[in-house]
Amino acid sequence: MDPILPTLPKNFLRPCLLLLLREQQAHGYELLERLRPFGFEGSDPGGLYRSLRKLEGEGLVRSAWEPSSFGPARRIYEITRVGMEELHDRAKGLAEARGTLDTFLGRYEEFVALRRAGVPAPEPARG
Amino acid sequence: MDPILPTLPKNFLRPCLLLLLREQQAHGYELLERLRPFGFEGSDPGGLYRSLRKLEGEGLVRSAWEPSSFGPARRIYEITRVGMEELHDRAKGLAEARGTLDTFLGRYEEFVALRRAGVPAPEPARG
DNA sequence: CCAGCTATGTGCACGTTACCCCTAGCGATC
DNA sequence: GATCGCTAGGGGTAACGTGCACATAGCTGG
Repeated sequence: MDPILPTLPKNFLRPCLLLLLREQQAHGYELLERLRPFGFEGSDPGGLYRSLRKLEGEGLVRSAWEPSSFGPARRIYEITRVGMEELHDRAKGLAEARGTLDTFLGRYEEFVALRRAGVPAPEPARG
Repeated sequence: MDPILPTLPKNFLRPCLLLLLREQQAHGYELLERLRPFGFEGSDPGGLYRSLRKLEGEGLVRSAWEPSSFGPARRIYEITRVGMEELHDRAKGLAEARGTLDTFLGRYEEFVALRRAGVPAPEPARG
């Protein structure tokens, strides 16, 4: 999938899919839309489907064909109990990742504030 | 480098090195220690040095040998102006990433809260 | 001379990622 | 009934990042 502007955690697509499917079952193209708020710029359906099939192979998700009156049939995905447990685990890990990001950004902003307050940087090189 | 418990953004090591070098110039082993608060469990010096040399190749960092009275000589790294600009850019991107994580965790916790309040999940599959 | 420590690096296998392309079903139009 | 265009699902692949083990070099002390 497309890596937004910021650089997100590795494999962030997987927990996002699990969360979205926990909120509401869906088919691929719909997920492509619902992924937007999480930083995925709708492109690369290939990556999405590959990820879904892998999740299914691991038993975190299951799917069934749903006939459609408009256009081709769709494959509807829903989360399994195992998938929910995986989601809980990943959420814990992501909470830790947020903590680390907070540490980084805190120290970064602290330094920017020092510069603004007139404290000189420790001998930057002529780059 | 070692991927902590949480799964951090890709290439997170780079901005961390830039931040640490902006705070204070240092040599490799010292950075290995100072990286701990950012989730890198001191191992894999190889990854660290490789990253430092790449940063130097891109002009974000410069280095010089410093003789030592204890043990072998060390290579002291310092950040360049170009490196500082890179740091600012990466910090913006990481701030966005934190926002995305907040979105994810917010929706996740919201869902957990609903479950606790007795609202049933939308037909989870028998996994 | 050899062991052990600090400090700096290399090699390699593996998984992920990003990017580009392909198939199939259906509806509408000509 | 061809053909076009849309939706939906999927593959191939080269480059990259990561993790782990291993290699080198200098200094210190027994």
